[in-house]
Amino acid sequence: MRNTAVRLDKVPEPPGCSVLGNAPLSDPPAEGVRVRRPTLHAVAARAGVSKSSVSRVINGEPTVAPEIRQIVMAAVTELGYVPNGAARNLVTQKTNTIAIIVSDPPAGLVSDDPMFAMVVRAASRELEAAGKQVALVLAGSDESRRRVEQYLAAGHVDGAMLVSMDGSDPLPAVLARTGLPVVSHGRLATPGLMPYVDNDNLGGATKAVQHLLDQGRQRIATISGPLDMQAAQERLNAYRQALKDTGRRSIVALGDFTRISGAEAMRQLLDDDPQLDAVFAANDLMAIGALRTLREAGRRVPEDVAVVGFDDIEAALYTAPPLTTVRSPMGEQAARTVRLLLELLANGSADSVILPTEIVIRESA
Amino acid sequence: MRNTAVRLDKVPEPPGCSVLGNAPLSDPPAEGVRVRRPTLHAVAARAGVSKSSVSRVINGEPTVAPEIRQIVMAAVTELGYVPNGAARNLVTQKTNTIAIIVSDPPAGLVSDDPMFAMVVRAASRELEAAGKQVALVLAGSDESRRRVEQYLAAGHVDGAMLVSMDGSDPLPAVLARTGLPVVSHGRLATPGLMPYVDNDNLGGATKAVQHLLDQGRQRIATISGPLDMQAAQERLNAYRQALKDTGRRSIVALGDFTRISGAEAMRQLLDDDPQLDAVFAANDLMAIGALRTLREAGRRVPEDVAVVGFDDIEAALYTAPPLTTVRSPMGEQAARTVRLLLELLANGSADSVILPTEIVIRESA
DNA sequence: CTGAAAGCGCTTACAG
DNA sequence: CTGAAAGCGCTTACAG
Repeated sequence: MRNTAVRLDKVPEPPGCSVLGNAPLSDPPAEGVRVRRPTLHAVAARAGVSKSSVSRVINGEPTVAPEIRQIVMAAVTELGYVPNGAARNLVTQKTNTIAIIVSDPPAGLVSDDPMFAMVVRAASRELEAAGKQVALVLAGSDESRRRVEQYLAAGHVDGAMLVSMDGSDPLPAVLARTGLPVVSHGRLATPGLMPYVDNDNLGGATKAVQHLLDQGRQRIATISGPLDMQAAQERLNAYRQALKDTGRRSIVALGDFTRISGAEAMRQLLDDDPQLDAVFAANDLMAIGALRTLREAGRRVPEDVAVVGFDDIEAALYTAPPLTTVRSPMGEQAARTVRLLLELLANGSADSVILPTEIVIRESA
Repeated sequence: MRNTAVRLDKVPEPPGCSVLGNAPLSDPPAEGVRVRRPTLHAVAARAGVSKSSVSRVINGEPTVAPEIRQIVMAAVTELGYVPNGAARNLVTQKTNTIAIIVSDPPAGLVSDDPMFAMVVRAASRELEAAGKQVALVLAGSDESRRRVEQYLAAGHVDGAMLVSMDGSDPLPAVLARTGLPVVSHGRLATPGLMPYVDNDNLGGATKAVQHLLDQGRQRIATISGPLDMQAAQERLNAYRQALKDTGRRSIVALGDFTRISGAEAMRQLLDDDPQLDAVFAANDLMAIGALRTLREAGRRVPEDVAVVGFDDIEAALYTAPPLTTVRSPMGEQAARTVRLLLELLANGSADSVILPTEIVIRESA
């Protein structure tokens, strides 16, 4: 039985917890008092030079006499000066920050997809390496889309990278019309709105089905992703085309890229065609769900039914049996993908990039 | 064989891709020309009132005559005016944004941990619901820690939520001395630096071991997480204490919370004590790794060896057999956890919160 | 209830 | 190479 009544214990903390054994840069703030940080003006006064000179030193301009630079640096260190970001942004008209905008459906369907984490993490790393800050924006509802537009229009960021999971999403058009540089992680349903980087989904799915065909599998089914997602569409199309080329008929069940949907779709597939001997799941998460259903139904994998996934997430190595799948370069090489995207953003380029996929053969097929 | 030579196809995009069928709010920007957005001044001129009045309307102040409000709103809509964020931040001395700071080791050990995604996602949602923006900051290296400190000192955010995975991390102390309000997702090694919310790791791990004991298991091993992480420490301590209470000896292997480390630790455990009949893995990811090793070694679960995990991530439902585990409220109720954290942040409270855990019994033990 | 003025903390031509 | 001045786009006392 699951215990739903939840205790919540308050653990009082000893009062007056100040920094323990860490020498602060400047005077430690008095309890509860929000200290006003030193300004450029204060540094200039301390150093006995003009604000202009301090500014130049701070920004590393070469046209500063060494002696001035030195005295300014001393004052900066002494006062613990850090330039105010808002003031800088205001005058320079740039923010040095890029938004990562994730189209996050309220239903949270893709919530456990490791792809999300990989992309966000890789983007953060690359952006940080490039000296940029990242604003993370989740945009699910109409309301939040409006907020995103306002946010961009307010000049909070210099550009944005869209991670859209839903092809029918109006977000791309909203972003495109802000006039800011925008790129997309994954191809969009509406072409031409912005450049993108994407997997070669068509090629990858074709390889998956071909592998099954090469094994002599006769009745090859597929579990598709949600059809409002571009990647799902392409993978399904490739499956259909490959079967058609060999005169076979398609056996399709619909999932939504989650494990549970894969399990359910597999159940339906088994009902529809008890004779099927292979399944191509449009992502690994659904393949994992399908494996569970097959296990429960007493079908052996790969003897009775072969299973191929797509993405090659880490979990694919730990299924029983280990999963044969298509390696997605956007997952496997998330850093590289993001770097490409940031290049597109910087260049203002309109050229998109498609990354080649490869099949990874393990034991499930 | 893995194909390492990677093609990369350039897909040229048709030139001149403008917004398709979406009526922009204002005039569409000319190709390549970065339009200067209208300012408060422009709105005031258009409406024939003072800037003060426009500002009041924009900020929803009640002391504005209805007619003025109306005419201002008309001008705002007509010009597509959105207040400049930097200017606002500068004058109000607040940013309306909260930083989520993730202590992200360069090694990327925890890279695939679904906990990361859950926390970040939940935090983003709650923050957005509260009308706040979120700055995502990854802090792994010394260098990046310095950058974080600068970033906070620059006044870019009003507060920060730390998601630290590493107890020996100097980051918390760095954050604490900025003087900004900070809270921690998870207890820190150094107490008193900031309030936190955490799982009842001790209680949870005790329940896990007790369950194994209740089953009459005799030789109960554990796979610990990295000991510089607070949660790993606590779970290991609970295991030790529970065994000690029954006069049993501890059998410990060290992992780092990843699947692969769980698989390796299990191998070592099997070497060390081939007779063991139960394993408590300090998280589900390592339990998944352990299951693979046990399968490869021909041990049946749970007949030969019982396995219990910790966290109850979604994948725990899909292992073979399904994993008995301890439900972590920080994962299961990520939204609530984050809400608590944000309350702490807002209140400036120094009270921490510990959330109770419960065991979820499935088939692996 | 409204407006003129000061000022938030910077950067950047412009003289010198 | 340096400094005085203007100005980025807002908000906020302060008079009226």
